[in-house]
Amino acid sequence: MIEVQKKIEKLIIKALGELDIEADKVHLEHPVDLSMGDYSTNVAMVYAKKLGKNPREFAVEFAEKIADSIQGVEVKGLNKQKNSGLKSNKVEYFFTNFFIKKMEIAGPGFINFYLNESFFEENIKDILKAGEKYGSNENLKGQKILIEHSSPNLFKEFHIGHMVNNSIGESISRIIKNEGANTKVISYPSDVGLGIAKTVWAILNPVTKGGDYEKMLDFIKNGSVDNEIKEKYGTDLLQAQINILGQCYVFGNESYKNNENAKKQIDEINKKIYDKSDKEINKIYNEGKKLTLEYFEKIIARLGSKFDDYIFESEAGEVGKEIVKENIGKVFEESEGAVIFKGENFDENLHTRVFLNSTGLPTYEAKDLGLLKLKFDKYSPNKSIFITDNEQNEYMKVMLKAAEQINLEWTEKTKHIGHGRLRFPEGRLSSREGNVLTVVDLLEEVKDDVLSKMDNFEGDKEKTAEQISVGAVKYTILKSSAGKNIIFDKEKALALEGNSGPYLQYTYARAKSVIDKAESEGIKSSSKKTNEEILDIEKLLYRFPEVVERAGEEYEPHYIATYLFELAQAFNSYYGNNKIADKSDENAPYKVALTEAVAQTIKNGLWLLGIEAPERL
RNA sequence: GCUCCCAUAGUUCAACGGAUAGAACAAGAGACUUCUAAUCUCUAGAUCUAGGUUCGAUUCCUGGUGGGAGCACCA
Repeated sequence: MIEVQKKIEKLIIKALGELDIEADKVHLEHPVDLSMGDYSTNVAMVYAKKLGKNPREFAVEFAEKIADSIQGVEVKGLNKQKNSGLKSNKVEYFFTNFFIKKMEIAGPGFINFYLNESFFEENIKDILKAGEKYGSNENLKGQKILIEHSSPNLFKEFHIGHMVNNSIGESISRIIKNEGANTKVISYPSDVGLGIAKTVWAILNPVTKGGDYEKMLDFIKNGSVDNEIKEKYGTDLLQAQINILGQCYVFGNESYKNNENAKKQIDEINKKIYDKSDKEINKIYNEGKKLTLEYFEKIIARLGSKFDDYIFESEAGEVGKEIVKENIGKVFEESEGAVIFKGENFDENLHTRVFLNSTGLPTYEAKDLGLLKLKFDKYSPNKSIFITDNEQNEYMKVMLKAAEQINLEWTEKTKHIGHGRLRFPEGRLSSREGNVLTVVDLLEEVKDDVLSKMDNFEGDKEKTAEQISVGAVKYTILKSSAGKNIIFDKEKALALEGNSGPYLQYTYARAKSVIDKAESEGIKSSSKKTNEEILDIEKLLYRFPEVVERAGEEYEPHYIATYLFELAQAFNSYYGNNKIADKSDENAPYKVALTEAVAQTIKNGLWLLGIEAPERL
């Protein structure tokens, strides 16, 4: 594909040279509208002005130069035919025995190139040969890339905001891996801080006495589960315990706001969690941490992610605190008992932030500095990427500006990606009030919907329903550009029809089913093209690697989502209007090969999005 | 108040400075004894506003309006 592009570029540059225009790069693009050819260039319009000519007229003149130079190429049997449509406002050149089949001048002065059938034939062959590797590249070969995402707040539930982070983070990780990089994917769990102190306080001061509630808290306090409780909840025990911790957080949070005494105790607990001085608190804390981390891993696994390592906030805090202390007077200054960084002194758009609070504890900003250092000390990556929601964009700029003063390497190699947030039509998603939609609740709800459509399904219904539900939610997140907020209407956004994850999965399963049919009919797939017509499917298939590349350059998985949907639409339309596995059709072998190529491409694309492709649904 | 982000059909989203601004949902009309109808085919509808740069602007720049986020000891 790249070769073809290079060849066209060369033709254009040569023709420009004949007009005494020096150019080493020309703009070549795929027209969005598939009927306008495979490659298109705007050079005629760009240079027309410099020559003081009418763009359209110059395009005609310029195309003639290209056509002449093609004629000059030593190709056996090459034949040029010019066709000026008097009515259509189009000038066309046809070539035979050349990799370009047709060249035309269209619109305000575009020159469009249509590729020869053999190109498409080769492409199908390449896709089937590459298999799972189709779409991969070596752009980042030899690079060690560290990616951090999905950092949970331990002791709290995993709400759908985290799902956005996870979906984008997982997809970007896969895209980077697909570029040949040696990736390390880590998470940065928040295991210290006021939120956790609030929860721990509520465990020590339960809102209600007795019942399951207290028995489950017992588990956290003593590390052993009451047998009765164990039996009652079975495999849902962990979930039930997490729910209780969630309630504890809400109660602790309320108390912190409304009860002076509780506030004092919670602040005290917060300090003790940092300095590990209280045995009872340590015990509760350690159990809670273990429990919530286990829960986090379980959900993450359900979503198809796995982390190579963790760096905990508590570790980063200690390191960060030292960094800040060492740089007081140089980077940081003391003010009102706290240690601050005056961002505005370095960049007028930045502001002041506190790095160590007046009790000497590291704030989020100091912890992030520590995290940076730990990342580079532990992994020495060529590049370190971390993904958070965009509420932190401004904050990150200040933190990174401070980091830049300390170690330039950290910031030069660090890239922060801020993604949009999920918003309900009514307003923001709240995590403070406790009535948030958790990932598990959402998935279960979607799954019920999915299962209701699977009455006639044969096979592992549960597993497939899970794959579809996760795919539906992930696709909703990934189909739009990552930086912008997403208005999340549960009913509409999670539709299983139209531009959705299940649509792609369905298309894949359908293609597989056609392939099965062909096999049982004894049709052997062949990439030998038997007719001249070029289908939209073919025009789309070869663009996949370029789309993947662009998604990687811009850290934008949605390009892949959009592409897959277009490809699936093209295939479904073809499927609806043509019989593919028809023994009596001489074109059947090629049609089957085409179907195989579509299936493979969709599967590879879905993998890059972190979505599974069930063989049947 | 200051800083940053955003504004496209009724709704949710696309569109590497290009061609007739694409989809999906919702609405209406059709298509399953056939390779999976979670599908396909057809029908209507949009670039917040005022300028500027450009052969060409949804895209870049400036002002305005509207929304979101951040701005000292939360994460």
